[in-house]
Amino acid sequence: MSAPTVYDVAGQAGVSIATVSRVYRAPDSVRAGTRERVLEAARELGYVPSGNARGLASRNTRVLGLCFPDYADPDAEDPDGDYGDAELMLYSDEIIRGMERAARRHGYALLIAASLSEGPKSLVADVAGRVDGFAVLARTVPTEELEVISRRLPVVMLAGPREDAPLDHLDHVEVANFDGELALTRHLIADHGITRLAFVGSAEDSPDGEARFRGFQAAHLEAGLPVPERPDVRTRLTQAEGRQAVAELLDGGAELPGGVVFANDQMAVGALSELNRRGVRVPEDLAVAGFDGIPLGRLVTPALTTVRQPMRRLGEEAVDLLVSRLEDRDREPESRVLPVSVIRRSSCGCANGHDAVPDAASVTQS
Amino acid sequence: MSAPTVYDVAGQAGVSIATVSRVYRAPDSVRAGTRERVLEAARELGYVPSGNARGLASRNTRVLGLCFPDYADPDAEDPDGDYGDAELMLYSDEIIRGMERAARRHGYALLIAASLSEGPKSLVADVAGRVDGFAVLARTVPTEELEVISRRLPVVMLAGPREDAPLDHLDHVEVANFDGELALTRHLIADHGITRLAFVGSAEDSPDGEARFRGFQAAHLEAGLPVPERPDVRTRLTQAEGRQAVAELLDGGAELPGGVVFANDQMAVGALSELNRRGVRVPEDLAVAGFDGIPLGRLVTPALTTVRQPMRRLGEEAVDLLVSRLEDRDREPESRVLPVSVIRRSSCGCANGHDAVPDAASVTQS
DNA sequence: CGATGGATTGAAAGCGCATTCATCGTACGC
DNA sequence: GCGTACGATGAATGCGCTTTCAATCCATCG
Repeated sequence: MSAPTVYDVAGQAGVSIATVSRVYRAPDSVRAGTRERVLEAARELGYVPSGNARGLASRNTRVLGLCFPDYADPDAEDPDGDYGDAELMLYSDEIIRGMERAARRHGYALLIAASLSEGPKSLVADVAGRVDGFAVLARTVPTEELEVISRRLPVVMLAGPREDAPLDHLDHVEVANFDGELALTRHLIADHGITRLAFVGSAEDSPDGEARFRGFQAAHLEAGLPVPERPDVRTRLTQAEGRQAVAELLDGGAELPGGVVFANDQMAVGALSELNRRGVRVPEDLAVAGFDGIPLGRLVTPALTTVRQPMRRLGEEAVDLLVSRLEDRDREPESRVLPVSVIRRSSCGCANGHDAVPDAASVTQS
Repeated sequence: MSAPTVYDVAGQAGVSIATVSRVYRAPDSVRAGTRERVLEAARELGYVPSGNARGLASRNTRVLGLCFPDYADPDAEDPDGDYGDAELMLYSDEIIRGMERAARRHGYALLIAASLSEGPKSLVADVAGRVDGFAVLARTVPTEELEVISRRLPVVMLAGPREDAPLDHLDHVEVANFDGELALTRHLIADHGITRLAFVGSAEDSPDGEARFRGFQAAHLEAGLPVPERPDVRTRLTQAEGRQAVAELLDGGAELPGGVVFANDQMAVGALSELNRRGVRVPEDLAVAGFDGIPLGRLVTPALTTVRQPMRRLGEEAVDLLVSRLEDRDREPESRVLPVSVIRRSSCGCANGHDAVPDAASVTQS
């Protein structure tokens, strides 16, 4: 009745369970004839090795995990509404994809779990118990929990600043937010001669957003321009908010800047549509730039100048780090910063899309 | 050295391992004082229950799986290229998201595995051994393998026609491709008075594409128009191919149709850009419609009329089916067809976006 | 005051497979 | 021909946890 086990197969094939196991784990160590008999029996019985038993016996699961924050939207098939959290979703989707692929290459499967902030609890512990190692999107899991778990299991932190104090032994991957925004802003200032730029940022607790803003500041510093102390607007990273942010800027009465740099593409896209509605010409009246490099940015009019971050690679690097730590538990914690590239399209005043200027910013520090 | 186990915790807390286990499985059956002691010990030791051991002992993993085809693109961060397989990726992403959420609601984690067609082999067996049940995107896994595995484990087939013969005991979820395309085409014919329509379809072995084409045919039949025998063009479901498909249609010399129905949105979007380039006005000179309801469709100009299919719900339904079968292994196999809705936007000639006409097509047949 | 029964806790038996060690052949070498 | 060595296979043990089943404990009841 229940699923067939090694014992059943062994019986049917007239061998011991050790041999059955060997047929799957080390086929070459079993004589061809015997092997065939076992495989045939397995086929006949519909035998599928139990991952649990195997994992228990060999004390490793061959599964890697990923914990990411749940996207807000509770259920709603979202009729035709504003894809509010599309950005976030897209982001984790890409990481999932990157991890899945890299994991498979290394012979691992991928277990994913979105942790809803208010969740029952210890969802991490749940995945932690089932995998050989896992990645966590920054700010998804409470520090204390991670602290405990990471003592027993490789964990890599994704996107977000490198952790300090209790978690500084974790491997870590992020993209060059600072360098990217610096390069982008430098381009706007140096190549387009825009000296008054506004910055629309995210909440202060978004490490990515803050790093980007610092890059924005640095470009001003470098150019000898007055350094803005804080983003002109802080808001959520959605299209709707981007739309509203420009509205605020324009209605604010203050002098119109020469360009607006948004902390991400979603906002920038929203802003473009609002600007279009108001008859503000981009880039003539106002240059616009985003950050992320989402596909949509190429399709809007004018095409969006932005900084592309390799989200999928983020996932791949995470897997690399996990695998390498699985091989050597004691190596020094490593922090990787992935390079980003400025994509010059029309929204900043560049002719017509399509010249990506790779901006070397790959750093490996220990 | 190695990770702490129940024994360690039990020792530290001065209780038996049975009690430790109970603290996690049935907290109420342990006196509060004892429970605290155990929890404290666990915390101190950094104890995380082994999913494998637990699964083995309780013979269930509390994990659900999903097998989907790998998206072509091997590595390439795809500089700024044509997101060729974006459609497919988007598709599986949505399903993953839907399943993840539903699974979590039911207390399951989700294991995902993209099977590369040429892969080493039996990737399914691999996931099958680790989960309590799983979903398979149509045409991802060889029939024989599924046949064997599905004898031992709940499997639901996603998107694609219902399987026959050896696999007809599987649960199955798909969307109303036929009904959706029928409704859409009916709209073009009846409401916009377009009598000559072209259809750009996919390869013949795409069950979805074929079903859509049959819906397209049915609308002609219903309207008393000549029924096209085959799609005017068959090609891959990408933007680039869509672009080329219209080019073919226009350059073909034949009389220009009043409208073109594409088997999916990606192609339609590509076509729109090509038409725009050629100065063909949409919808005045040529109406255009897609299928899928991808977000991008709302953003192109003119906004794309299409049929929205609830991809995320596909994943949710799959989980429902799996869970319910886990509860009752013997219930009749069920086939669910999810309703789709025609989204009328500008590309077909409808005023301006935003009226979704839900098209009842939900059917549950056994 | 002893009996009775529910609440707790412990002892022990697996769950299905990997793996070490011992055993059994058999091809070779002398 | 017989000892030797290596390849193939079997027996047995344990991975870490769940789950009866039985043993205790203690409060309540007669």
